[in-house]
Amino acid sequence: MVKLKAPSYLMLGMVRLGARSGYAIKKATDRSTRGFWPTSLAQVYPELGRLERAGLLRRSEDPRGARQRSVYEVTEQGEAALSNWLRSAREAPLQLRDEGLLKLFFADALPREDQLTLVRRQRERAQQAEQVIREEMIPLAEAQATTGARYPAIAAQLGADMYAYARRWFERLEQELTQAGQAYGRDR
Amino acid sequence: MVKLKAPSYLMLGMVRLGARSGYAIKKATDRSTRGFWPTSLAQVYPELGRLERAGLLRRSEDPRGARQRSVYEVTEQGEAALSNWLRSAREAPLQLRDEGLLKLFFADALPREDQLTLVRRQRERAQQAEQVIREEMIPLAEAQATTGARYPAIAAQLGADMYAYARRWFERLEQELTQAGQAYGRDR
DNA sequence: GGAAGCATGTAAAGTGTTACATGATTTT
DNA sequence: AAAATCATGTAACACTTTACATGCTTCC
Repeated sequence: MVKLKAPSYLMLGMVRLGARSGYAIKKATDRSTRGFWPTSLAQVYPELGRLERAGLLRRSEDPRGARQRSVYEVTEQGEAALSNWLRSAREAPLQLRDEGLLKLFFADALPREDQLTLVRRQRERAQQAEQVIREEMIPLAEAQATTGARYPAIAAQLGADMYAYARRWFERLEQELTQAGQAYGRDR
Repeated sequence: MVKLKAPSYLMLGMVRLGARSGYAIKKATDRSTRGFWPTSLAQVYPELGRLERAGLLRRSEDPRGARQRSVYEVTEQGEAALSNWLRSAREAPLQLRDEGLLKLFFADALPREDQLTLVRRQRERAQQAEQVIREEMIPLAEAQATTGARYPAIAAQLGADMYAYARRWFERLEQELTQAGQAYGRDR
């Protein structure tokens, strides 16, 4: 019995959504789950092998000309495993690392002017992240929605909305810093 | 010249805020930056050594009875390094891994009833995360604000507000799923 | 007297990314 | 003809966590 973790289910789920080769899976994650679960080719190929040996994926050769190509489909066992995972209440704790937030946390060490610059930069980052999701991910996810998979678009929308909220939050903080001006900062 | 990364500045910043021993730094991060930059003791001690050798921290022995204890303070060089980092526009890209969102992304594989359960669980997780920040982190951060460090409280507030927003977002999705009921799901 | 907390550190294991290595096919 | 994309895989490296190891001090 192999031990399955989130990346295993990511492969299973992606194959199920129609990304049949390792290369296609990597491309699909770059266009969809990258923001909350990135992956690299060096993870994809060994994991596909493991899942095949475990009987959760079935492999077949489907060359394109002289170029070899392995395509996968989810077996009944694989479907069951994915289903059980989706239904289970156990989840690895969310992990987040954001150097920008860390800087914000320590911003008291800066004079007020530089604090403002820092906050503005964080606002811009949130704005850009939102834009990438809206321009690159949502259109693709909505196209997918017409073929029956609604949740990729829902997840993308959640991401865009979260970044939009963060952007507004930083805007508000920017205003407060500008107005309350002289009251704060190292050089008050 | 040593290479400094975000964890280095975390140590520097924490010592600056008054966490003078390795143990105290670890405790402080658990109570403040854990949500956006966690750390472990196995990182803290070697990094403190590096920073001392690089001249950014000054170490002194301050035993408590027979128990040894090294306490640190930030040197002028350390202050400058922290300042430069805070002012620099380069940040490591935000990294996020959330198994819950990954499940949401693949939720089309479930019957509608189980989709609802999944969404409800994510709502509860967001709710709990918000509660932990409000109960455990904000009070401490606000106490700190009275001693001049305002940003720890700002960062904590941002975290709480983000989770509150996510909670409301999941609530809305729950309602939509309940109402639009029979239209969606594997078993439509 | 025992449990919880203070205090420091190392070793092993796990997880993941980047770089290397190779080559075919399609698009410009 | 060159560039981009498709396609597969491995090796080396980086970063982090968990477990191990030890022992003092304070609170109940």
